[in-house]
Amino acid sequence: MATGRTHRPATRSRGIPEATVARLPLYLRALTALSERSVPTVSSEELATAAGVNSAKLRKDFSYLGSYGTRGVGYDVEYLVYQISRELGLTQDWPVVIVGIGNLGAALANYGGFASRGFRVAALIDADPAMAGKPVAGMPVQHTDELEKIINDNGVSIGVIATPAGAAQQVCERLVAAGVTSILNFAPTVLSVPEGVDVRKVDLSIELQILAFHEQRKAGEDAAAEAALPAVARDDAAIEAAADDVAASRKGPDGDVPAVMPA
Amino acid sequence: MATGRTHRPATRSRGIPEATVARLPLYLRALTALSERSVPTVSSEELATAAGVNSAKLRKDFSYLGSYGTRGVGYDVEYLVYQISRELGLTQDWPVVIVGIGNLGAALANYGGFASRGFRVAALIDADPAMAGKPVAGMPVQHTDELEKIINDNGVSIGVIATPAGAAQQVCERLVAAGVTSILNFAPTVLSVPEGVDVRKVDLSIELQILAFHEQRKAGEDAAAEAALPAVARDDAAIEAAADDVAASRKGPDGDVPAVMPA
DNA sequence: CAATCTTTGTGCACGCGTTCACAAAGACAT
DNA sequence: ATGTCTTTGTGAACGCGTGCACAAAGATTG
Repeated sequence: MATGRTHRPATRSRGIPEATVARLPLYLRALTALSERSVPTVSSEELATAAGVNSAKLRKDFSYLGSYGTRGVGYDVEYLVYQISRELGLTQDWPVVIVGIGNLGAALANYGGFASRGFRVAALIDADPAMAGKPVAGMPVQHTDELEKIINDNGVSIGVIATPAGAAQQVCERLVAAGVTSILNFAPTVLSVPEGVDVRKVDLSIELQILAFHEQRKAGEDAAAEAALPAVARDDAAIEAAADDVAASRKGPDGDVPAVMPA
Repeated sequence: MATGRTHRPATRSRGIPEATVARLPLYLRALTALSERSVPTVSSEELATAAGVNSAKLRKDFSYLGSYGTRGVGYDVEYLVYQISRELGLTQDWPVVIVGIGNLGAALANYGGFASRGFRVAALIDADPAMAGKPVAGMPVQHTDELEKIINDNGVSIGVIATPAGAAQQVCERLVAAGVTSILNFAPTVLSVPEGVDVRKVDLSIELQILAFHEQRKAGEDAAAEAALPAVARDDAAIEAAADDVAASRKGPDGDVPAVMPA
């Protein structure tokens, strides 16, 4: 059943470590900002703080791309912007389709960050016939029936899935069958794809849960500091609520809800 | 200027490795699905494939929580759901505010995955006075002026930022000053926060860029396989477009656009 | 009760990623 | 041309995360 690698299995994709690839867009963003302010050069130190990373890490990252810096001076902003763009493949145009035009899909369609970096929304696709033809972000929504044709006609290789969890795997299979080899998945499901297809996952619920874990830990430390006293945690109630027989009741009435209704 | 740790610096937060914490929600989701199907027990193998991970990894992850399995049988689904929920802090109620009610903010407000896991949207906040009072996801949007009061009255410790990049840092500071200690940031900016505040970042543009990198790599390999022939890449044009003097032209007219307009 | 079989829990080794610290390289001043 | 000063690029050490492989634990059967 080959669950197909999600989030890259740490395979070094041609010399450049995966961790570095994940940071390149960050550097690129910081560099673009500098470029707009017409800053000619930056030191690794400055750029690192702008990108929120360690300067040694940044230098090592850049060293994988080649020696683009000048010792004693720093990096040429424009040149570096170009090199990173090229390395990331942003010098070419990437047509993208978004499947599932609910609230989230619409938000993505309107997202300016796509167009600004070589990504072009080639089509918006939804399974709901009532959506067909309706304009979203200045573009008519097309029905799922057209999916294969759209992919083919536009040479789309990147697909974004913003459907409910239940539909995701099926949509995924159709995308892959039609020629898509990279998928950005917003549906809260594990997609299983054949070898050679890349899947990246964005899961809002998971991010929040991770935050909750750390939040709880912080609260626990505070509580430990205050020793054991059942004081009112804050203004309102419910902190450290009834926590012992929740086991049975917990069973989400609507399990893992869609990534926003697509109508 | 302490850029405050983003994405956890691999500090082992009380025995449980960060990598494990990040997977717990995944397991929880798979377990919840099993629970709904009234499956009483699962083996590490089954659960692992359902969650899309290696079974050894899963067992090791669980071993950090304690010995909750039974050798020769597997794990009790209900019990494990409870233990993981408790570990993640989901047995308590987490009030959350969403700041920036544009397309994305609205999508998040409508997202069912929040409510289903102990998260409760306490308020929707936007800087646009025209938005004030307008109902989104059955809840009136409130003006930014109320931010501090809302945070305090509801004991909010988790905030979601879905504003344009330009407003994010300022909103972040107000949230933190009001008592928020965990932030989920959708704006394409590096937030700088004081020690003790956790920030997790979700960046659509970055995810796409990472996909583009791998996509390009795949295309490169294919091209290499076909040797050097300038054949028509696919049906349509533009693949491997003019790629050499883009350096100068690249300089995004609208740089790093907001994470969807908030009105 | 003993034997067998299944599945957990973990010791161990390996590899990736991060960070330190410094030598090499070049700019700049004299 | 020489020396000084800044900043890069990287060798080396360390730590975390992953996966193998197996012993221990318990269930189950005869």
